[in-house]
Amino acid sequence: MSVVTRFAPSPTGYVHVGSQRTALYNYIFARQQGGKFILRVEDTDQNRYVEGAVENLLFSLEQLGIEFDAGPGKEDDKGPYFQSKRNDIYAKKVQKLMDQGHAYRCFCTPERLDALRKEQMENQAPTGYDGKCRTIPNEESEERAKTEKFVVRLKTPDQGFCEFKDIVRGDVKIAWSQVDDQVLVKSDGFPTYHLANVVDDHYMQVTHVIRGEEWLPSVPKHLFLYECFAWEAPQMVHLPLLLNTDRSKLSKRQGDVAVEDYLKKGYTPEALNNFLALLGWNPGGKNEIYSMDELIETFDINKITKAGAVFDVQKLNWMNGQYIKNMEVEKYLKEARKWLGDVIVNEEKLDTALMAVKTSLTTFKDIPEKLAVFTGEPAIPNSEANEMLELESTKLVFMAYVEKIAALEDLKVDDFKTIMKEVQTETGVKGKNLWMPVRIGLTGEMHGPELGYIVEYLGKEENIKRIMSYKL
RNA sequence: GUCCCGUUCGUUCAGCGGUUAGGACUCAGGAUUUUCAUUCCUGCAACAGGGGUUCGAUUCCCCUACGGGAUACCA
Repeated sequence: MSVVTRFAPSPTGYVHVGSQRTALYNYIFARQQGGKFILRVEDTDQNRYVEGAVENLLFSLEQLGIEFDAGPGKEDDKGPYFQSKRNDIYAKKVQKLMDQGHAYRCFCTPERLDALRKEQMENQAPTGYDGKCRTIPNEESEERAKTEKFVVRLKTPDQGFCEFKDIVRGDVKIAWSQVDDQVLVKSDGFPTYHLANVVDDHYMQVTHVIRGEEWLPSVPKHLFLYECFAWEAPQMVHLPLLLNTDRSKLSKRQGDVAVEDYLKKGYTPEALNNFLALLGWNPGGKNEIYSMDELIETFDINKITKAGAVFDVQKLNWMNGQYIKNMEVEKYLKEARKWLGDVIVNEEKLDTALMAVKTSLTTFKDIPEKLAVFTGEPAIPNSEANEMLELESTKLVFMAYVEKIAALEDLKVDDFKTIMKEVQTETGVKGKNLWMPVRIGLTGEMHGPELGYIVEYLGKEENIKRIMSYKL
């Protein structure tokens, strides 16, 4: 049977980086196995409807290069891919469960449920529904359903254990006594996650359920549903959670968690994917930079880690810098231009300036700051810089430099190198005493991008002007 | 409270009964470079604790501690 995986987020308005990793693993595994990857929107909670959430979801996935084979906008005979549009399917299945005696209507009020839970806690007993409505006769149930609000619950086994195999966790064993009579249909008529998920996964022929560890305790309910329907259950793959620095579940409170936040901060989708993919799995070896294709090639679903992983932005920073440094020039220039902000630069020489800062970027957002040296007036030299300027040799260097530049038609990075060699020969000044005064003379600073770029960017006239201003 | 899951350098990932416990990030030092950055080299740094099993445990089992998750008519 060919592999089918799915990413099934609820549309909350943004894509959590933890979700991104889940999506990524699903995607990578499907591609690797030559299978299918589908996107399903789990929008069964009407209270959580967020305007534009689906568009945002689709957009984020597109930017990340995580392509689905079927899903919203890519419908096929297994759709629709919105759970809110599949209610008739769920209704039929629920009816079947009720007919079989595996599900029942529950008329208990939220107040009673709260009180029950409180009492259970006090008695140090497991919490969960006590099964009060389990025994209501059919006719009575039918009758009350006409006037009263109700939910439909799953009648889970009371005794024994649910044992199953998870590709990440290995053998897992949970006592049925711990498993609640889960609500399957809410009083508004919509299914809960548990029902919709199982039904959809079956009809969409999902073979591997790859999702976050928070779902592990719910697996027995799901497996029981598969059993009731006489369906074959998919493989379970529960991923370790992504953690904050303090090791709690990665949350909004402690920093950015949305994919769009990171993209807005100038991280590349490639770096983000790469970084996240390696949180929970690693092919071993020295290299840690993997393209999507390489991830697909080397990924091993059997080697996913069990422990939660801290989302450490330092490593992301390093990785993102690597991606920018190694980015193809055309692509880099195109992307970098989007990040200029209100920095005013010489449009004609912009590429030169951008190339000059390429190796020094952590994220694209650093661009304006790094570009500062190319824009506006030179900085005022500090005392150390002034000392350099006052050296005897500096005068010689400046004179020779201006002379060479003046004789030139155009000024390119390579010309500059040649010129400096000539200046060195003529003046006998070399090393730091040769280069640093020129740097300071042109920028006022002792640090900055490679001089050649700056020289080319400034152009002949500006070079002369700036150097002359120091020539006494 | 109850149940489930987890625990190797600060972080991340290797290791799958015998290793000087390895790589990457961070940090420190050094080399290269006109400077910063890049690049390269070197270094610091870990098997949570206690019992077993075994000739031998980081690796297998149990207990404890700690951490996390689930306990919703949210997913």
